[in-house]
Amino acid sequence: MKHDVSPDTIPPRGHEAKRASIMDAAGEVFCRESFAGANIDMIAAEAGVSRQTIYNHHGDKEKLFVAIVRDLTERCNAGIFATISTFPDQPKNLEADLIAFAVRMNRNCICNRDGKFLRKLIQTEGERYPELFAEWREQGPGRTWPAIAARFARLAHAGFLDIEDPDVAARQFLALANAELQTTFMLGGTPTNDEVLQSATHGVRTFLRAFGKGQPAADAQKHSALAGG
Amino acid sequence: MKHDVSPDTIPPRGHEAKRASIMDAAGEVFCRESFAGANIDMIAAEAGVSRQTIYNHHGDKEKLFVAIVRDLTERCNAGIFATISTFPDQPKNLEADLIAFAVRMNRNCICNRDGKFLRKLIQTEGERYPELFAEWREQGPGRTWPAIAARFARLAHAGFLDIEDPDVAARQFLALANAELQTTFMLGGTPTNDEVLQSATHGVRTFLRAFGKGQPAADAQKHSALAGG
DNA sequence: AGAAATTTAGACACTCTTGTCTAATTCGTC
DNA sequence: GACGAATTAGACAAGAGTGTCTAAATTTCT
Repeated sequence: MKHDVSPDTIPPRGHEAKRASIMDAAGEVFCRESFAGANIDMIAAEAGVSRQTIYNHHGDKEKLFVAIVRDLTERCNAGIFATISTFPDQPKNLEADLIAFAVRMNRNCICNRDGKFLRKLIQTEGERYPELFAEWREQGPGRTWPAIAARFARLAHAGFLDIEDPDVAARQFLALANAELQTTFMLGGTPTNDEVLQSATHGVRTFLRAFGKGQPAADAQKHSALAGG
Repeated sequence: MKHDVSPDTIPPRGHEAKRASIMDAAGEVFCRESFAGANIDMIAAEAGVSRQTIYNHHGDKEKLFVAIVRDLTERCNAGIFATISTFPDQPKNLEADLIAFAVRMNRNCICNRDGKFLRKLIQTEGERYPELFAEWREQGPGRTWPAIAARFARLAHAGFLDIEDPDVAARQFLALANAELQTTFMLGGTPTNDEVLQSATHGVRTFLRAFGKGQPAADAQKHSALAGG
């Protein structure tokens, strides 16, 4: 625990713990109560800190809110890119691998705490903070969707899929994987593992009926072996 | 989209006109500001009515909110069922007819004022009024989805489609038709006609790649002609 | 026109929330 | 143990919003 602590710049450890606790609690409360419905006392109580500490850390309610959204966007993006990196570029069993990928995407990025909170905050307050959520749009969907599309393009190029427009296919893949979870999402619920698996399975099957090829494996794997570097 | 809610300058005349104006304005404001963020004065001003009149009509803020949600649910359901009744049971051009149906669904039920407001209110306040939104769930998706599924089942039975589980297919149809509108919906925007058409076209094409049959038309239309009353 | 009902503006008490301030206390470090 | 920074509880003023009340004005019905 001994880094060279210059007392002005680097705050002590308890400080950071409290900061994190505030972020956690604020996300929870803003998400549950909406910005207007949330109050600082509630957040303070849930974070286990005094109200004044929140003002010390973040200045005011609005700055706190902005910090939360930025934080969530960042963490969600990290999760999405981490998950994208597990995309099955050289699938052994295309259906099974895509289903597993879809499940990972859902569990790690969409159904988890951060994903749920960010989604709710965007839906609830998006219109009130245009520039903040424009930023999310650029950093989030604007970057992740093309990344997924690129993976599908590669899979198509390797002969596993028959796709004309990878961007469209990527969006449809996600839409299909979530098709059966929409109502639950709407009401703020968290689908069970079973529901996620079901939806992903049905979604991927339909996706492959639309974009799959008969027997791509043998030929295609040569291609992808060359292409992948 | 003719809601003649002229603001403060021209107050609506008559008891019923005022009631309607209040409902309109309250939907607008609750949707824009969330329940906690909305205030009665704002609604009164937007409705062109005095604050007291709102209290006379609805008792308190919460009762007003509940009335709004009930009203929106009812109107949306009516719209959805009306649109479902235009489902192409005996399509001339399956792709074109399904695209047109998807566009109607979007424009009349999902992108229109009521659809947008109801969606937003459910997302924003769903967790706070479990019984109210459980009611929506039963009356809304609980009734409309099976109705759409039944139409797809009929279409499959008539030989136009190759569907195992009509319920799954129906949900996937809707998910595909909206696949490219998700981000816009998230931020509370209204997609342009062009975007709706694009998304529907791509969605239906993929849907038909998955569930379509080669050349069902000739044979199938006999079937459906016999089956149809 | 007259009576009944509705609507209106404004004032009002009450509650809740924000953000500040202060003085006491705790925490981490030396 | 001592020092300084961070945290705490509590009080506080200022502002906003709810829901009630009243008396006057307006509309609607007869």
